[in-house]
Amino acid sequence: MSAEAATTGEAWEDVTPDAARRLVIAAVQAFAERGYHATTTRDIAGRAGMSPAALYIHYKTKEELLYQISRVGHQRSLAMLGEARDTAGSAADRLAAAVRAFVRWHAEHHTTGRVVQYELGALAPDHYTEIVGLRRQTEDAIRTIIADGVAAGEFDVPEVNGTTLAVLSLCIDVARWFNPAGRRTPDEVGALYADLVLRMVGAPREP
Amino acid sequence: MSAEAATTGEAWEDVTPDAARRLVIAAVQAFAERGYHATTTRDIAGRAGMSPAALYIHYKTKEELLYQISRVGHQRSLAMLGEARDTAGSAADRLAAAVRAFVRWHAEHHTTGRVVQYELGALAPDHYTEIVGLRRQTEDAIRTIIADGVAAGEFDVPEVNGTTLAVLSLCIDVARWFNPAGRRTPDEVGALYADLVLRMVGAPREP
DNA sequence: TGGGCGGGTGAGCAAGCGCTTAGCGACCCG
DNA sequence: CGGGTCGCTAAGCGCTTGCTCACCCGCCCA
Repeated sequence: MSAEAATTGEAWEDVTPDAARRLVIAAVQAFAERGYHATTTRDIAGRAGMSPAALYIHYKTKEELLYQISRVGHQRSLAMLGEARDTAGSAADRLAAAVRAFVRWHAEHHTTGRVVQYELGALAPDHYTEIVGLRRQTEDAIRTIIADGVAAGEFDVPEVNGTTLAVLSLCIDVARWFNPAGRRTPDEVGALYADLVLRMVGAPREP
Repeated sequence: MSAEAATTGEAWEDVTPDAARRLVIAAVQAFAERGYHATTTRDIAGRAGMSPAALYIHYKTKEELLYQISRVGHQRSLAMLGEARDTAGSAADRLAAAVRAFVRWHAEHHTTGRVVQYELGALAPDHYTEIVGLRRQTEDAIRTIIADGVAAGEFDVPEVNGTTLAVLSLCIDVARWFNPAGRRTPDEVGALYADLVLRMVGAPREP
């Protein structure tokens, strides 16, 4: 297994049996590289070291694989942001923590992130609807923190909704451009982005 | 032709003959809705009101259609940002103008923008290389303005390269989420984003 | 010992894909 | 009037796709 596969795998430890986990990891990598529609079931099975037919023992369809990936990924995002929203501390601290965690995750797991954030259009209609619901909840988590900051007089933003969208947009897009071979580590990008976001909301920062 | 087709069409006025233009417009809409790989040549031809074979009179392959769209779109982006970089005025003015124009374009032509920004992975290797070159130039334009601002003492940024990436990322992602049926007009999003970006670079703004 | 069962394979089917080819009508020019 | 050209179509070719099916192997417990 390549180093890339190892990092992709870390996020899927609890998928069993082993063959099913190998298939998710293979699917994440293939979907991230080529996109859902350009990926063949033969490619996924091949990466997992199995014959094409073996895929259908563990998953009903190719779309179900995408759905599992998308669902788990969105739930993790939501858990991360929800936690940041609900901890004690100033709005600035909570916003910085949320952005740091969210960005770090999208950098570290940029293959998974790419699939989660950019391939949801390939989901079946009912799955798509469910995922959109999760996305609205993650949006709400960020909006709540920003609104809290405004209410407390900590933040000064031109428009809460638009700023929320911009913050999320900024974080999500990390999955698209992040390159593990580049100069920046996930931690560094997280710190940089947390700083940029605090500037965006007009929060006073330590010098 | 729908209202959507009309706005998509505005960007392709100079493609001739008429049938070729109808094909690009149809391709932009189809690629934006479903993605390149999920779009069939039959779908494109159908939207343009022609038989599947007619497509190949005007374009050698389906990929060539994507290449034309991608090339023209990137050239327009580059022209826009290059102009903003080269006009007179403070760095803050130039950065705000660049962001405003770039965001406005990605909102107004969000279908084209979606294809230009998110489908380049489907390009043939040599076309991909060419487009990546154009993208580096657009990145350079933004970086130059930010570096100018830092040199002039107008801006205070944690890191020029990372901030450049973040600014571009923010603007590009507008094409993904912008919804013309939503509450915000392209002008409003442009103004909001220009403000947010000035905050990010620590530029003093009029109150 | 043996039979069921979970996990796997090789071969292949029906459908849909990108693209080609033979031919057709409208038009322009000598 | 006649022939070449341009834009287009109907039909279909060769191939790949997602997915299925008949069969197989190793393991566990009666």
